[in-house]
Amino acid sequence: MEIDGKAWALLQAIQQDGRLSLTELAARVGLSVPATSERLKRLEEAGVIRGYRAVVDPVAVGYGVQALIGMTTPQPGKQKLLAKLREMPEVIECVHVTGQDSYMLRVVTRDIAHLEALVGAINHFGETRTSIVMSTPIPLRPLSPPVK
Amino acid sequence: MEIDGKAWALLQAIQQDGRLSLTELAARVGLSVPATSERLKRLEEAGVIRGYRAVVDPVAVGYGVQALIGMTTPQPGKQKLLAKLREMPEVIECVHVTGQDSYMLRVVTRDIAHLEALVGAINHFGETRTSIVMSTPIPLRPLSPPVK
DNA sequence: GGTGAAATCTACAGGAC
DNA sequence: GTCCTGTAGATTTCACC
Repeated sequence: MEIDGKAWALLQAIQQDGRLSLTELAARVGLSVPATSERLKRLEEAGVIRGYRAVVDPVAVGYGVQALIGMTTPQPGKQKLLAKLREMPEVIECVHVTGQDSYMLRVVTRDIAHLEALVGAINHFGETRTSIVMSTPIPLRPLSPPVK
Repeated sequence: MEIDGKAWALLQAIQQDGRLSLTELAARVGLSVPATSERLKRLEEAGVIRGYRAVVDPVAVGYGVQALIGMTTPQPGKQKLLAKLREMPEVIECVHVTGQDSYMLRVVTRDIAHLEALVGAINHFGETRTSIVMSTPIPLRPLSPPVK
């Protein structure tokens, strides 16, 4: 799919505020409401927009500790590990990466004791390296048009 | 703020689909539309909901390579580094963590050459350890109620 | 891609529990 | 304080050009 200037204007606006009305979006993009609606639907159907989500503050809902956990896992245990991780709601993301770690996990826990228990529940699958998140100088940002 | 069962139902629904109408949300939560609207506004004003965003597929918009970069930086250079990172749209997240790395960055680049250039632009601020994301077995999930 | 009317949704009253 | 019913106003969704 070709993403022109209007499409990028739409994407930037909707990434910043996912609940903007079509009327607002149309005004920002410089198109009529139906044209904006059409473009948005196309972007969704093409998979450019994967979905919409509310961003919830973990601390406000009782998750006082956030951590990144790098794991080195032998090949045979990987499927079992992933199955286990999928069952754990505290594991909010898992990516498979090159380098020393096989996986990098992002987890949320109520407190340090909870984090310790969580690490204890997965560290027989391989080595774990746990880093506690102290602050987030740059919180997840919208994607911008590549300079090309 | 106390988050009861209804609030969690609301949060789960709105995390999964941030564009659900109040009418839909009300049906799922089991409240009237105005009650749902009230609760949603409270959650936003209390900072429990930090915002709403469309999730865009990086590959679909020309960012073929995603990577995690751990950085070890001497204290005096940290502010300069952060200022630099904030100017780089490819750096879509930066967290300050405990452990060997000072910061963990998430970056998106068009290709490997672009990634190489990006690392070259920041590695005089300290050591970098770059891991390329190969796949995402668990993409960022909604937060669930802590089991308590 | 634009225009206009019908269907739907949101916001805001007022009142019950 | 939290919720529900009514309604007026705004928004979305179609038709069609």
